[in-house]
Amino acid sequence: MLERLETEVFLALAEELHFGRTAERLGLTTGRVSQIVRKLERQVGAALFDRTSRSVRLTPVGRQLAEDLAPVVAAMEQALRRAVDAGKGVTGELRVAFLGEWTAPVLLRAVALFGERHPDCRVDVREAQLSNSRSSLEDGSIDVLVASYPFDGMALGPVLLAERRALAVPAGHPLAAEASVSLEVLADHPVVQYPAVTSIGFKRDRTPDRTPSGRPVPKGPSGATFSEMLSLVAMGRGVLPVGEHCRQYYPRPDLAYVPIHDAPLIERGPIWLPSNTTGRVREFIRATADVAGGGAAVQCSARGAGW
Amino acid sequence: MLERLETEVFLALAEELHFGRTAERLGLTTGRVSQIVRKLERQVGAALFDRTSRSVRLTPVGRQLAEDLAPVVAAMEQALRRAVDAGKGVTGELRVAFLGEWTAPVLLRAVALFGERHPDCRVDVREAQLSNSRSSLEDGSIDVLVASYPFDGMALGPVLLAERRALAVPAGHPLAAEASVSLEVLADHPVVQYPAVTSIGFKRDRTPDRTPSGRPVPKGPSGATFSEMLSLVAMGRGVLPVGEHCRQYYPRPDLAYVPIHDAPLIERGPIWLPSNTTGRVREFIRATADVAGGGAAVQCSARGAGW
DNA sequence: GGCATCGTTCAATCCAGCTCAATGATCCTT
DNA sequence: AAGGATCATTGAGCTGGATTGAACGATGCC
Repeated sequence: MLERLETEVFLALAEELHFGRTAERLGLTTGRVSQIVRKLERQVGAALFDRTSRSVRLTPVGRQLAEDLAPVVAAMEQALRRAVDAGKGVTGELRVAFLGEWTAPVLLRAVALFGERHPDCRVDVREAQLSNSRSSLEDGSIDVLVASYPFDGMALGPVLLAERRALAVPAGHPLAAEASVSLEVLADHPVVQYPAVTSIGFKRDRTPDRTPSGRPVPKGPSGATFSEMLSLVAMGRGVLPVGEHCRQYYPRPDLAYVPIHDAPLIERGPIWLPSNTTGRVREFIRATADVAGGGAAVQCSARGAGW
Repeated sequence: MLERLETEVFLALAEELHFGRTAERLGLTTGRVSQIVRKLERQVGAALFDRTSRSVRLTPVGRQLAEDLAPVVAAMEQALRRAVDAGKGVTGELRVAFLGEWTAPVLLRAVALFGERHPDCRVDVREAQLSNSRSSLEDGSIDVLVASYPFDGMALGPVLLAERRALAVPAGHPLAAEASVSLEVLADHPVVQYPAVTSIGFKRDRTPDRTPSGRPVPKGPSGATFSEMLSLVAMGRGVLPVGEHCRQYYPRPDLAYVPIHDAPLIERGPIWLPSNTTGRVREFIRATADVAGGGAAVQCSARGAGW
């Protein structure tokens, strides 16, 4: 391998055929250029330039090397440019997705703002499924997902949506009549469980093991999908803490949603693979922060988001 | 452009996926590897590796860059290898030529020795013409020429042949009866001139402007070829200092060759373009030196031969 | 929870990269 | 033929970045 400066000096001199201009072009002194060329020639074992104090010409060996090296350097620069573009540039295509159609509006506002700022970057919006959301982020088929925290191992952007929690109970359940309940009631009823595929952090957040006071929460049956879990609730097999949006988006006659007054909000925001923190992604996260109302504190995960 | 070390570290790490092994492989410390990768990532603007203290993986951007960069590096190494091979290696083909068939035997002995030493380097032997010998060397169609010194601007190898000089005079000329003559007689007779295309040094050597004592030498007519020049002598238009080999190779009844007893020898040896001092050429020059009898002092021109 | 492995960080060290000025070679001018 | 101008080379000396080594911190295993 050649040193960067060696190849640059060699190719520049092969073009200019003049030490002074070459030195100026590269911000060096002629002495340095001379040294570098000599070192290269020593390494190659033959003269690359045929030079006197009045003329500089390529030798056959030098000409061959210049011809061989020029496309190589061009290819290297293109490879680097491609990487820098993926890293810093905001072009190409950005794929964003939402999880649950009620999160779409805020996402679409961010998309609109991003699109204004970066007209030459296509944005593809799609809806993700809970089952494939993680793998889609990991394999790069989507760049950013708007979903609820936590999302283990992913970088988290600023909060876009926050909602209160409610407890889903069967329609005839004693708690259904309450105006609101405390998280403590979880200790008194089995809680329907999320499927094993869900991340441990998410599962703990939605269906904690213990109440705030420390009492253990009895585990109920687990469902494969959210609808199935709600059906388990309706069947009286347990209760389930959910977001209040369910009242609007899952209005079932056999279910009642009772507000929980002492639970932290469920927060949703952009989520992405830390190793996929490219320029596009950074810019989109910025757009989401701005549509969330500039004042919103940008809460990022420690890993990979600190650009 | 990337620094050599940056690309090497990056590609090595992309292969090894392990900082320790990468560092060892490149003779660095892990700290340095970490720094270099970080600098590269800063330059690219995105993470290239997804790493914890227990695992190192390529990010999508990193994988792309590695794929793009690997062939580039391979091509650069091949280009350099090609140049080094031309410079130091002794392979491919070497084209040598002689000027005057009577120089061929010593050349062929050198070719034989060279062929023994470097069986995988083809050697092409041909006869050169005085008119195209210089251009053939300059355009690379022959690498080494065995001819007489001096040869302006060319590198000179060790002397392979040395011969005394003789003065070519018409058959009936007063000097034809002498056993030998001095260079001083040149002041007394017009001297046939070499054509203008001949190098100035060569011309001075064969047909000096002044005798050793400083007397001017009258210029006779010039011929286009050596045969023509001899004919001018035969016609009585002048005399001409030549090599003694002419007696054998140009035996004309209308000419006499009288030894010159106070002229330096005419020396012949390998001649090549300084800028074409490749490994092949160097090795061939060494072979000529060896067949000339190892003791022969290697007399090289100052320019380009000092490898 | 302790241990081993491994990547990161930081301060200290040192050498290579670089500059500057003198030198020498070449060509042009008069 | 001498002088001058241009330009590549050379060598000494300096500076800044490359490199090291150790301490640190994170991670996964037993």
